[in-house]
Amino acid sequence: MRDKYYFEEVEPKWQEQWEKDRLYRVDETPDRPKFYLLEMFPYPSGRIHMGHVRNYSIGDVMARFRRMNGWNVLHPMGWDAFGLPAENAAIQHGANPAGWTRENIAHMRKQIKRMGYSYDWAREVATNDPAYYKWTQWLFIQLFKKGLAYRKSQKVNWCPSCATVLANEQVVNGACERCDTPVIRRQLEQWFFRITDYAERLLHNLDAMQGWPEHVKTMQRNWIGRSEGMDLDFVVADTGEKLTVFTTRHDTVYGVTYLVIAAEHPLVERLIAGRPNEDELRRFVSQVISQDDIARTAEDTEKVGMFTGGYAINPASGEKVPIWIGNYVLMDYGTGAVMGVPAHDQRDLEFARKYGLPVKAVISPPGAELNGHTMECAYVDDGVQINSGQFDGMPSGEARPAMARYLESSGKGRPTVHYKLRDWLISRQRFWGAPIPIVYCKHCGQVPVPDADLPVMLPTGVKFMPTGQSPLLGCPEFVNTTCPVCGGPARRETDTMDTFVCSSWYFLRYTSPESHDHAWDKAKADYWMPVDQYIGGVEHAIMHLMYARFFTMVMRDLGLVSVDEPFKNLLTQGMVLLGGHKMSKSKGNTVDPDDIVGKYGADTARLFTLFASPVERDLEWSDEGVEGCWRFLQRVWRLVYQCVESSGCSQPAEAPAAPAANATAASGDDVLRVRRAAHAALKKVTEDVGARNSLNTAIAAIMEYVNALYSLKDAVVGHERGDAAMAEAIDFLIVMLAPFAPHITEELWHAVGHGESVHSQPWPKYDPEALAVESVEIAVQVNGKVRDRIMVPVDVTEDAALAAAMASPRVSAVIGSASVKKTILVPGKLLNIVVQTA
RNA sequence: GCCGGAGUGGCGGAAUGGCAGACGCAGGGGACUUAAAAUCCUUUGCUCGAUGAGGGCGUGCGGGUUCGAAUCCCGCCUCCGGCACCA
Repeated sequence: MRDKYYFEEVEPKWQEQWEKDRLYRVDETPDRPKFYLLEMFPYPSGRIHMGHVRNYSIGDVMARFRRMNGWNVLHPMGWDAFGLPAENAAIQHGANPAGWTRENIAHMRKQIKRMGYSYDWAREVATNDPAYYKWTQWLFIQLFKKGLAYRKSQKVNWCPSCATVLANEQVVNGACERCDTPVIRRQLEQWFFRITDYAERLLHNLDAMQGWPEHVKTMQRNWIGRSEGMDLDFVVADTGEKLTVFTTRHDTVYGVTYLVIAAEHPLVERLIAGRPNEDELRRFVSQVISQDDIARTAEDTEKVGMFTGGYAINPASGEKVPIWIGNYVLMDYGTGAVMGVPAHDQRDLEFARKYGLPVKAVISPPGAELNGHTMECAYVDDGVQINSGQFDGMPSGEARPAMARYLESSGKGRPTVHYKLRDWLISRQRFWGAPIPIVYCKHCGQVPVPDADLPVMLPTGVKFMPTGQSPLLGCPEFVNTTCPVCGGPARRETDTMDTFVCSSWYFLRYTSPESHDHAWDKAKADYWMPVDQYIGGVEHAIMHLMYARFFTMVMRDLGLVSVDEPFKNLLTQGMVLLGGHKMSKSKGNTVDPDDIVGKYGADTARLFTLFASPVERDLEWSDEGVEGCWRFLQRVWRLVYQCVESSGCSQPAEAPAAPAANATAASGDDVLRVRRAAHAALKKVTEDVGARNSLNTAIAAIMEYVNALYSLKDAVVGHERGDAAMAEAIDFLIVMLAPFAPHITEELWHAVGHGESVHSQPWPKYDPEALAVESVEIAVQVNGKVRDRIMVPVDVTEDAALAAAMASPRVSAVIGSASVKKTILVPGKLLNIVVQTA
């Protein structure tokens, strides 16, 4: 055995051996419970970063731990390979997106393999592979056939100079990041998925998802934003057109003094056409439309509005109220129109005061009277209806159902539920994505591409210009086609799909990546699904996870899978920071995993990212911390080395060179201590990894264990019982550390004389008897302040503990002549004596 | 702005109603060495006290509940993530 851990030799050696032995290949085996462990697959940006290392190291510990505990573990890896950066590289450096992506994947695969993760690489997928996106397109068509994919007009960020749509990220201070031209908001026909049809199910299922963090479920609930209320039909005076508003407070309908509609509302045009101030109104409308939605709805943004000149009739009171256009009303939510009830809504009150609109109180607080002219605060609570026609005098709690019945029976309103969740816009006016498999025919309309013609391949040899439209548009051999129905000339859709579509089903593809005639093999998907543990950044808590859930539900409704929810347990890991900021190339605060692995090896890099912080929290990078992990692994190596060399482990015993003179006498107790340390560490690590996802404390426990073995080894090694205990202790140590540091442990496992891979070993069970102790130290508090610590039997009674405590001079000195009112004993921890000073 | 999260020694963190600071880093002292590195041992929250014995304070800030609060409740502050075309 060598005296040090030479990772440069050991790590590649075992990586090759594991691959040769196909150690991490899996199949569907019915005799063992299955465990599907998945980390969010990476975008192939070119190099892995520490965030990846952290994500995959967490996943690998959990995968290896499960495997050792008898589970059949599926642990795959792949590439979320479509997206904007490849296209930017093409535009800026003339790169070919496919080639650029291929090279990035090749490099990153090499980097990931160097980390020694236990992936089944035979299942690797890449979303830009035609064999993959064929099925992305096929799934699109299934949604289209179900009526879940449709086209409608939507506002986009448009750069007039580049003549292209910009991602929000490409808009910097309202201007195009490339050419600095001010960005305008423009309507464009786009494809959508009807995720709102699934809003109720997406919301409802969350209640049963015990394996998800509560804060993620809360974010998803808020994002879905279910709101119960009523749609109320106002009628535009003069034209008689219906103007429907959504309200959660229909009990205040008699208090409406104005309506506000969104600048995008379809009635805007007819309302403002021909008004004397039409130009001014149009300027206002386009100015509001150009504001982004966050700014429009922000509470500290000034609410601005303009009177259209039109009026509407209140369905309850018959009163005529002015119709305004306001920046704070969004077309995307509710009906795009709201009723203004300034007496009972603070935002409405501020708007009314600003523009001199009347304030009419219709709910009276108990024992008080509201004055519409002077009130400064809207009254939003329940009360008694006033100025509300036939409902006057009713408590508002009773008035609500009565008014709902009245409005509904007279056909002027109906109860409805609205959601903040909007349909999913999947169109991208870009090249590097899965083409939307639709053909436009003059006669037949929107025609899905037949299955036999899939995939609709991305063309090759496309020119990317620094300006101009989607490259697919300028590609006649792609655009021009024939209609699959009538055979006439037709045009292909040139939009590609949002990459979130590709990543909404990759976990299904992993279950049978070789499947040629189906997106996945249903029997295999049924065996593996759901994903038992999903791990990724919390930044994906809403969008990716919501889309993947939606997709899984649709697939289930199509009979393609049997689960409704794809991810049983979710772990959201924190970011890797340097100097308090997220590592990023643009900030120049990155640490390259290659540098760390080159200097210390993969095991050290893995160990540090797991040890430095709890998995769910952010991790502050520290070169010194890495150094510490490196030292720890060397310390483990030396411990095993010394035991092996001094014949304390499994090798045949020889006479110890210099046995400690007094070792024999103490060795009995120390043997027990070794066993206790081994089993205590095993218990802690088993619970921390298996039940708490607390990897940092598991590693700390192993470190403590190593410290304990160092202080005990000289006393026990060289004695028959001691050597046996030490051999067991060393085996435990290697096995416990194996999921965290797979290379060094594999080498040590063989060095102490074992044959098979340590990663195929069963996880040992701890022996509760080895942990048993007779007495324990407890803290003695007087009125909650610790005054002393005493040894008591583990099963001490409260009276006996009190007596023992009173025998302590420190305790009795503090108590003095005060009388003991009561005592609280927390077994094994403390005794609190509550005293009353005379 | 809205939604979610976090705040504990010089630093990363531990303790989820019961001894605050496990474990690691950094620092101090020592051993080994011609020397250094490596390693091993030891010490280390702040403060008063004499460097002792002993005491006080201490988990972002202000209140509260409790025998007992880093942990639970109310109100703030600061930082981080998401906000629908980055992935």
